[in-house]
Amino acid sequence: MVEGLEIQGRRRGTRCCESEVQPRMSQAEAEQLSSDLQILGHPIRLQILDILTRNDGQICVCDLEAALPVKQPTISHHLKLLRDAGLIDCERHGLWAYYFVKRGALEALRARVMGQLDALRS
Amino acid sequence: MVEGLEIQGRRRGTRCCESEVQPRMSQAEAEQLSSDLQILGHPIRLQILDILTRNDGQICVCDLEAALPVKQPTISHHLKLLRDAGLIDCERHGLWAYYFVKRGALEALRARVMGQLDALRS
DNA sequence: CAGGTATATCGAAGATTGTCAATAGAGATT
DNA sequence: AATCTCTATTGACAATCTTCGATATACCTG
Repeated sequence: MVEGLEIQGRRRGTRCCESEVQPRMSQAEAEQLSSDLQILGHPIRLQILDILTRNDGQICVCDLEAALPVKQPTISHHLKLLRDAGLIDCERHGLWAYYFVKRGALEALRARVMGQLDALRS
Repeated sequence: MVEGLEIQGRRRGTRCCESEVQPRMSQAEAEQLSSDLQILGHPIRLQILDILTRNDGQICVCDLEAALPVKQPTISHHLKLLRDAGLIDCERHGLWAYYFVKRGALEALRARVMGQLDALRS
């Protein structure tokens, strides 16, 4: 499947791999991208983002609790992670906390992810 | 910041959240997407993919070991994860294992991720 | 103020992930 | 065959993540 493999027999006696390969993606870039991917990389967080996106500003924690298969402290935990990541925020009215997506931040994350994944192609 | 919040005062005495909110993204979809995101969500794996993408079929494990800040068993571990995910494969020639990206699979994953993230917008 | 409800936080337990030293296995060289 | 090199695997350990019961906090209602 891999054609053009001329390098099969390397010089004997030499250590292999003198080719000085370097990643084009720096460690810092890789860590940023990986952190972007990780905040999205959980089904509950994805579903929270999904629900919030489609119910702008009208979702409270108990709505999420009713819609998702985990208990309230777990919901609050994931909400906190998303809030710390800057992707969502909330407004309290009385007893309720109404959560909403910060569209700009989510859009920016999307753009970063897509850009980097695109750069991974060529 | 959130305008149009007419729902502030819910009927007293009622349990909150009768709204029957449902995620549009099913649990299965969320798990698939999250698994796609997780396989990419590690800096070493991202850098491996980066290096492999840009050095088609000519990269052996010791090249990676020289380029990345982790030891050989860790490289092999991440290579196995990527291989199990179907994103890469290798061909052995003598002592060396030459790794390469399975472009179609990586492209498919990219497409899935982008499609789902796009669906998360509206 | 007393009692009730919604949400956040704490703390513990379990699961998963990441790392590496040691070792095994496979193929090359002498 | 003995030995060397490259890669994979094993096993152990540490770190991180996920979950939830218990509890704290804040606010509303009567």
